[in-house]
Amino acid sequence: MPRAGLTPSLVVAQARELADEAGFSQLTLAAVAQRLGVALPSLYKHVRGVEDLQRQIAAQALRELTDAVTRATAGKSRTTALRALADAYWEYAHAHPGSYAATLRAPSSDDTETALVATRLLDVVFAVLEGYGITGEDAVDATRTLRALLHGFVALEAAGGFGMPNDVRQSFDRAVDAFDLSLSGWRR
Amino acid sequence: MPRAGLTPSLVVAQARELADEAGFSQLTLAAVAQRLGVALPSLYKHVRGVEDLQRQIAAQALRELTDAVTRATAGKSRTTALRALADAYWEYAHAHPGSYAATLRAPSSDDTETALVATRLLDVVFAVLEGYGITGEDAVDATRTLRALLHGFVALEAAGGFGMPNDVRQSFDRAVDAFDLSLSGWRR
DNA sequence: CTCGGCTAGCTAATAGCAGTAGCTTATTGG
DNA sequence: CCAATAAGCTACTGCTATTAGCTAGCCGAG
Repeated sequence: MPRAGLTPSLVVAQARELADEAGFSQLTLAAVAQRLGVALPSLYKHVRGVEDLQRQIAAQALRELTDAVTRATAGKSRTTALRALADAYWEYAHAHPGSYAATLRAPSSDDTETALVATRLLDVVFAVLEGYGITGEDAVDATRTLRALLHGFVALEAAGGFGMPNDVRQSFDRAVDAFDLSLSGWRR
Repeated sequence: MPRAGLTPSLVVAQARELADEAGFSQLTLAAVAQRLGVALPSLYKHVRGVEDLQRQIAAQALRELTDAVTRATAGKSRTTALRALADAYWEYAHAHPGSYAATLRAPSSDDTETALVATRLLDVVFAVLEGYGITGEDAVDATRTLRALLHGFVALEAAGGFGMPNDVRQSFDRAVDAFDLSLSGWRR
């Protein structure tokens, strides 16, 4: 029997493709194994189990999302930066829906690597907010509001929660612009 | 063998309790059956299956949420109404996390009953927005923004996505107030 | 070049889940 | 009081994750 030449990264990569194509809920070791032309238990030589797989997907996705957002906002400030950030977030969530969904599972407390990336993402948002003169506790509130807005739109759209036929992207842009305006008077 | 005296509503009620206590993802026919002191296949005499169960939970929850929001905003307008709406939403999502989560699954197109309730909920939001003089397409955008904000906060908090120890409820209130302010200049 | 160890991938088996088929018996209406 | 209905059961299938233990391909040491 010829070897399949699996590696942990290969397994995770296929799993991500599957999750992005079929949805995070369809991510199953059986399906990944089939994709790789391998028997299901063989995967355990490369990942600890389904939970580990999800964790690794989440870690990769969070890193990519952070990189995308960082790149998008580089050299910009205020409204321009905020729009770029929102756009990058939207773009990533739509290009990699399964990976994005994986991101939401809270990282286990012993995953310092991922916690670090999460901090980096937070720092990008803080940096943008600083351009508005928002810092400290104000920045925490504003960051949460922005995340809720971004995630809310993405999640509700993915769940088919927006019944009306109107263009969701347009609503999203207006929401971001409205948030941008409210940042001007954000400080207590 | 004495009968257990199950009914569809009893099964759904127990399922909801389970979902609210253990989380929507823990909702399993096996667990519901155990709770009712009954063998798993017996449930099929009262519900069509796990999907049907989820659908019924979603329908009930959506109705309750709509009622809560309707009650909360009755006789109020603008800021007062908006705050009451947000508060009722937050309250419901926290009091019934499992049921709330069920709500997000898009209703199947043949479930006119639930679609109707969804419209009722939408109408409540539209009514509040009308108090701000926002109608038509503007109202669609504003409604989506509000829903994204509300759901985003609830979902991210439930997923443990808010790392910082600061009070999430306070951030939520600020977000709602910021949205309230931006509604004043919402019209194009 | 060869042989021995490592390990990738396998088969087999366990356990938990959803769902179906068909039986038994409690309940209830005539 | 009896018969039809249906509640709840056991037994089974099929899918999932996970573990145990085997086999054989590959690679490095000599």
